[in-house]
Amino acid sequence: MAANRRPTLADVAREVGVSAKTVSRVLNEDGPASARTREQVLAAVAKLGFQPNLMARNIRVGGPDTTIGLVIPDLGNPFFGAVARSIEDTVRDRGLTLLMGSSADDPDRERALTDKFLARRISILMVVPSVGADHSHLKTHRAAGLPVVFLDRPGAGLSTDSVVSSNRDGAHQGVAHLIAHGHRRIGFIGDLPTKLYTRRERLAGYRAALQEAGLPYDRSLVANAHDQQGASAATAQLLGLADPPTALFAGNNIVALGIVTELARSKRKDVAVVAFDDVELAEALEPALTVVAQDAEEIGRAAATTALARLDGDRSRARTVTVPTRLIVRGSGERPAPVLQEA
Amino acid sequence: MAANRRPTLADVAREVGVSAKTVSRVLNEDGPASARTREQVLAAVAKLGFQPNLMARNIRVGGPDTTIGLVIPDLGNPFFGAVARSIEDTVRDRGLTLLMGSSADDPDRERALTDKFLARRISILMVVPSVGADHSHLKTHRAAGLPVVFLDRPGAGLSTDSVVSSNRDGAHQGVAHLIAHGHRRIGFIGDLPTKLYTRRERLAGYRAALQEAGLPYDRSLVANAHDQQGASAATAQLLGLADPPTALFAGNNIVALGIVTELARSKRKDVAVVAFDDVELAEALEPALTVVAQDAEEIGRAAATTALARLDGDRSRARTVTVPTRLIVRGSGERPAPVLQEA
DNA sequence: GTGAAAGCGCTAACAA
DNA sequence: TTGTTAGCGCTTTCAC
Repeated sequence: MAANRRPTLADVAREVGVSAKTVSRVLNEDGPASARTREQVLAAVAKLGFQPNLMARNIRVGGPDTTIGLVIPDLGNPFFGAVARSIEDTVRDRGLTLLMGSSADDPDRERALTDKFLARRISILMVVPSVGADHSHLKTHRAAGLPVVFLDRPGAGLSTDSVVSSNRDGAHQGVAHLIAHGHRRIGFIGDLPTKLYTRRERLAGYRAALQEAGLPYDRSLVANAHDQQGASAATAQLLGLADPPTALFAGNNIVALGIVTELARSKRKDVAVVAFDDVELAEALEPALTVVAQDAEEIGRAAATTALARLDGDRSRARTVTVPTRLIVRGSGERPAPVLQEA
Repeated sequence: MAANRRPTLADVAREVGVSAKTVSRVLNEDGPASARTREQVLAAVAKLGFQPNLMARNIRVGGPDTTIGLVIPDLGNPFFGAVARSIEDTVRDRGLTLLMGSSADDPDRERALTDKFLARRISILMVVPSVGADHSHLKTHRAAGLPVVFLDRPGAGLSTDSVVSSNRDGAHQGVAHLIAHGHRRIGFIGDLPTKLYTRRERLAGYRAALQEAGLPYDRSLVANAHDQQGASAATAQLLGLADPPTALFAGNNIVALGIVTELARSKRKDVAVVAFDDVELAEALEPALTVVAQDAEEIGRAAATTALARLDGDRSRARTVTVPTRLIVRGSGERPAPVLQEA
């Protein structure tokens, strides 16, 4: 009922009749301890339900807290969930746990989160940088030995390790796939804000593929959307053009959901689709959705591995790991383009 | 390069020529401080890049760390991601951040995580309990004032607040939907281990719906699966029976993915499906997938609200919040049952 | 094999 | 308005 004080090392020591240091020794398997003392201590610990205060320990030892601060745009996005899982799997046996928060791609929220994490003396900081966020304030911490890794996008104002997907090549490959199947008017629906690194890179890949095939770049075929509803609307808008696209390229998983949903709603089976980033049930759609899949697991692993190496003293230059994407052909890109109708 | 020591309060104080306490006052907007001192302190803080050590502060203040420890089965499962997001949204303005870890439904991993969290003196503990885990060791902490909330399933060995979905009623409703559309042989594919609370409840709902309709309970129509592949295999197995089901009920989102994928692969359009838990793209399938949707947002919010109330001194009896599920009819349950062929 | 004292970075409680 | 002292729970250092 009442908030009983939690037992401390001293309480355990008093219970046994030894000094605090002795208890500490037993628990940390530091220095020597007679078998008898050890037993008594362990018994008292169990009896009192003592659990050492990690914060107090860290304060004294001076080392960082055994946590990784991880800032992602949205805890509910399965892609970032998969990345987080992979990071956790990689660092588990080093005893690190995840301190997580979502920024909603807002630089202020990102900053608030990182500041909180830093105040908690995390061992590693991993951030999916928000558009417009500046990271020069992290320089001090880097200098103090804190490994910093940017995920999914490079950070601004700070040269540091980052792990990204092969956005440009992946988009290029996806669009080339559509072109190879006869499409000549291909729409691109990408994330807002337009300045977002991944969106930019993927759009660049799209343009490169068009150019390679000698196709014109038509700005009216490029639309923006930030969420699933927006993507559905953008889909309807593009298909309503006088000279509409026969195929659509989705800039990310959320956009893909919007496109596919809208096509299903309007019963448009004649529009080819390739999506960046895999989505659940992609293979159960009709036709199954062809995607440029990101390797979330490898992204997480690469980030964790890099950070751990830094923690172990790796002082080499900052590196950017580019994790390859993989074109998974399932059918939605393969339909022959219908004959173009005139405007 | 070298790991420079991070500046402390004392460093800032020395730089300005005041006492540590004065700096502390300025930063925490505790007691008074002259405008001039305040400015000088703030300037020094900026110059040195000082960030207060939260651990040291907490240790002195004696209060808990401003974190919520959250143990879920899998960081990559979108359902739990959505719950986590909702929790975060609810506690953000209280200044709490999320310490997360996945248990993989393993009691030992769950225990290791909670112990770590407790050692860090978290403010709130939220756990999706693993099958077979005992929670009596949490009694001490509860007595010491730590709010504990079980998510998705009730915990064992400890009566405490929990937030669950209306599993039984939801399943009942979903299966009744199938029955109303003429199905009389309905398969159930549920999670392993069989003892899992949610699986048990949902199976109970399934049986109740059958009984209500005067249909026999046929054990051979109940199959187990723990992952998507397993669910696909179970689907194939059930459909290969001499007297196969004409409809399938999926016990959770992962199972739903497996069922739908397998039906698409084998081009079986004649099998009706209702799934527990919504999945992405459900409405884009053909036919669109009818689901019993859980309200992840409300689950997270209810859990967070309950825990915050406890933190604020609510000492009333432990309560179980049951969050209603919602049947979303999209079409996959509505196909008329084909005439049963003989074995 | 064990203990006493000092101190990690910070703040509560009291001065001045 | 500011400083001093003590102490949070733990570990380091050094003594016994």
